This record gives sequence, C-alpha cells and structure tokens, in this order.
Amino acid sequence: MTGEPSLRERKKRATREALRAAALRLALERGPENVRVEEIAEAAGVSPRTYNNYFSSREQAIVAGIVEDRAARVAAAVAAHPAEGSLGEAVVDAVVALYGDPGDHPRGALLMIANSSALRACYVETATTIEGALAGAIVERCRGVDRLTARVLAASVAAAAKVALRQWLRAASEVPSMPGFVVPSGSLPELVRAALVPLVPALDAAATGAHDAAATGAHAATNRHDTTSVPGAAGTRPGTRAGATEP
Amino acid sequence: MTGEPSLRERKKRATREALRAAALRLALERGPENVRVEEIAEAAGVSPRTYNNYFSSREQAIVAGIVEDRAARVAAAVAAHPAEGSLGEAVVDAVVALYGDPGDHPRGALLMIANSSALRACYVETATTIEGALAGAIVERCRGVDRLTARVLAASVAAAAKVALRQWLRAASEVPSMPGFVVPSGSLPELVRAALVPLVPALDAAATGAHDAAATGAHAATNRHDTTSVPGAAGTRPGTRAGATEP
DNA sequence: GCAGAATATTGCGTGCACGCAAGATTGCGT
DNA sequence: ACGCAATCTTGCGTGCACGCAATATTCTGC
Repeated sequence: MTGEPSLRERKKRATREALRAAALRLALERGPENVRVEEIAEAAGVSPRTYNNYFSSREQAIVAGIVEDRAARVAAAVAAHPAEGSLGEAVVDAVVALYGDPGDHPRGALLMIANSSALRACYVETATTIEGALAGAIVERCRGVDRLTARVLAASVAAAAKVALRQWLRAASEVPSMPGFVVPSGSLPELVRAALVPLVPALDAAATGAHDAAATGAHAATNRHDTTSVPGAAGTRPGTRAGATEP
Repeated sequence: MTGEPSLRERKKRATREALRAAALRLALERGPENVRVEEIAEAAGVSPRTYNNYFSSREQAIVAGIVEDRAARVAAAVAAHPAEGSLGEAVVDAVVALYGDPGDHPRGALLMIANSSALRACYVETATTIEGALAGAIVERCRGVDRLTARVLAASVAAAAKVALRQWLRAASEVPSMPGFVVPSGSLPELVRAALVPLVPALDAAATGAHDAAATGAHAATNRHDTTSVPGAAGTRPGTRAGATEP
C-alpha cells in the first residue's frame, strides 16, 4: 500500500527523524528552554533554515517523537474494531488505546513536557493530528454519513482528547508546594475515556442515522435532524497549522 | 452588575480599543500584509512593546473587533433560551445566533479575512473563545452535569464551529479562476447549524442524564447510553476543577 | 548516461514575540 | 496630602519563523 520509498523520501524521513531525535535528546539533557534551534539543526547535520522546513516551531520537534503516527494508528484502530460494535465504542476504544499505549517514550519525556508551559501547549495541540484520519475512518466505517458530520465528530473527539490532556497535565501542576515542577498522576486512559463518553450518543446517532433505519444496535438514537440539508460541502484539505492563541 | 470602571480599567479598554481599531483600519486600507505592528502601535499612541501586551500576534488585533464579546453573548443566549427546550436546541440556537448576527462589521472586513491565510487561521481559532463561557452556561442550565462533561461538550461545540468556519471560508477559496481572491458565499448560519446538529444527541443525552430520568423536552432523543455507567465516567478524579482560563 | 524538470537545502534579510528590568502611573490606606 | 504598593508602559536584547532567491540534489523521459 505504501508505495516505493524513493531516495528523496528516505532522506526526508531520515533528516526529520534526526531532527526529532536530536531535539528530544538535547531537551532532556539541558532542559527545553536551554536548547536553541541552531543547536538542534547542527546536531542533525542540517542548516537552521532547514529545521523550519520540517517543524514550524521549536517545540514541535521535541514533541514530535511522542506523537509520531497518531493519525495512522487511530484510523487503523477504528477500522480494526469489530463491525458489530457501535461507532461510539470503536472510536472511544481507538482513542483510548492511543493514549494508553506508551510508545517508546523515554521515561522523562512526558514529565519534561508537563513542566514546560510551551511544550504542554504544543503537546495538547497535537491532538488535532487525528482529525483528518479519524474523519476518514468514520466515513469508511459507516458509509452514507455526511462528510461534514464526520469531520465534526472527528473534531469533537479531538477536542475532547484535548480537554482530557489539559486536565491531566493540570491535575498535578496545581500542587501547592513546589510550583513549576509537575508530576502527572492518575490514569490518562481513564481520563480520556471519561472525556469521550459524552460524545458516544452523537457518534452512535450519526452512525445509525447514516446506516439506514435497520442499524447495528437495537437502540437507535432518534435523530430528527436532517443532516443533508446543507448548501455547500466541498472536499477538504488538512491545511496549515500555526501559532498558538491564548485561551 | 459590572462594578465601577476604575481609571486603570478604562485606560486599558481605551488602548485596547485604539489598537484594535487602528489595526483594522490600517489593514483595510493597505492590505493585511502591508501593516507592521510598529505602525499599529504608533497609530494607537503606544509603544510597539505595549502592543504585544495586549495582543500576542499581529493578526489578533485585526480580528479582535469581529469577535469581541463572543463568550459573553453565547452564555447569555444559552441562558436566555426557554427552559422547556432541550439543551441541544438552546446551544445550537445560541451559537447559530452568534454567527448569524453580523455585528458592526465593516463590510470588507470578512472579505479581507477570507483572503488572508494568516487571518483566516486566526479567525477560525477564535471560535475557542466561547469554550469557557459555554461550559459555564451548560452547567448553569442543567445542574448535576459533570464539569468534565460540560467542558467536553463546550469544546466539541467550539470545534464544530471551527469546522463550519473553515468550510465556509474555503468554499469560495476554491474558485477555479482568480485564485487568491476569495468571496465567501452561502449562508454561514445554516452551515454552522448543520455542523452543530450532529452534536445534539450528545448534548441532550448529557442533559437528561444529569437532570434525572424525567427529561425536559417531550421529544427527548432516546439514548440508552448511560453516561454514568462507565468506569470512571462521572466524578472520577478528585481534581476536576472547572474554572479560569488557562495561561 | 544525459538533459531538463522537479524538488530540497541553504543563506540572507525582515518582522515579530517575549523575557527582563527600569521608569511612569494609578490605587489605597492613613 | 503623602507615601507605599500594585500595576502598566517602555526600551532593549534575543531567538525565532518565514519569504525569497540562489544552489545543490533527485527524478523522469529519452
């Protein structure tokens, strides 16, 4: 499925990986605030300018390793879920699994992220990565669902994940003594699941509404609203991500 | 209700307003890319450094006028909605009204925003402004709903609004001839409503689940999913604090 | 292989966001 | 009215993101 790895493609992957690794290593060694992009670039053997061709901010490279292939994984997890289950189950389980499996995280990485305000923001923001793939997986699983609806649901799921992440990271940041030194505690997967549960009705309703009357489950959430009466819904592209705005 | 506007407060409002107005005026006159923060600051009679004490990016000042008091307005709209209606209705109507009423927009403002990639991103991002207020309005309307659930629903609504905004802005940007000159067309309120509809089941389910069995509306969307029957779904971690905006 | 198209890398210049530490301004208690 | 505390403004310095154009590298048809 994944086509040929051309020379160019491999090189790009390699430099990206090198930058990512160097950024994480340096950040862990010297603290995230004491590492400059020039140093990351040098450690990876490219020019500083090239760095910004791969990552649009200093923090992205550091965080990139933790969240490398979220999009692909969540899509696969949704697709892999038994077709008998409801859409809500599938999506919730898939996303929970995403945050349940601690990839190859160097143990101090999450701790470092939790302690840096900039890294926290960047890390939370990466939850949006899954939007496109998740929307695709939803339409793939239940054909007939509106493209717009799928995108909305995917965006909602990502937003819920962001809320969970924020909550998790903040939970420990409010420790009275020792401000500025955060130790994330509690079960992140459970928190993510709890955050996603409120969206299950919406997911199931969309699924049953699209799948036609005889839906998977006997419990069709009655969806009175006709989701197809929309003027213009065109193809979509991921678009560019950029700066952080202050809540 | 609102206390006395102290001198300091008035001055801050004034300079903020001056910056906002100057930014919008200059951007409309000379095009958004041909305005530097130094000029905005000068036009407002403050130092360039002060500008960044009020707005964290160049685009924010330009967009600020269009979306000034979204948070307060949406909260008021939700609260003002007849209590007999469902939560979903209330929230959808409130948000649709937000984007339906074209405040005092100078007519070319939205057009300019639609044509500038940076401004588009910033404008779309402002949808998150409503999150906090909306979450507060939800818990205010239906007591007993989880703080976390309210935050998730609010975030989902904001995310849906963002999807709608993106779609709306993109709809015209894909005009074959004349790329780079966008004319947003179609009914934004309708698009927003369409984007929010898929979330109605989730909103109503949360409301009925929290409010106890006897739901508000006669036509309660039947939803069997008990939002509280999930391990750790409801009042899970003892750290669930709703509250202030995040720095 | 080779020429040319396509694409990636790099250096340079510019504007910008923001931490920091004075200096100016306002708020408040006495 | 006075002085102290709180807060805002400002200048300065630093690092950073990114457009642009030149250069190097890879791809493609022949």
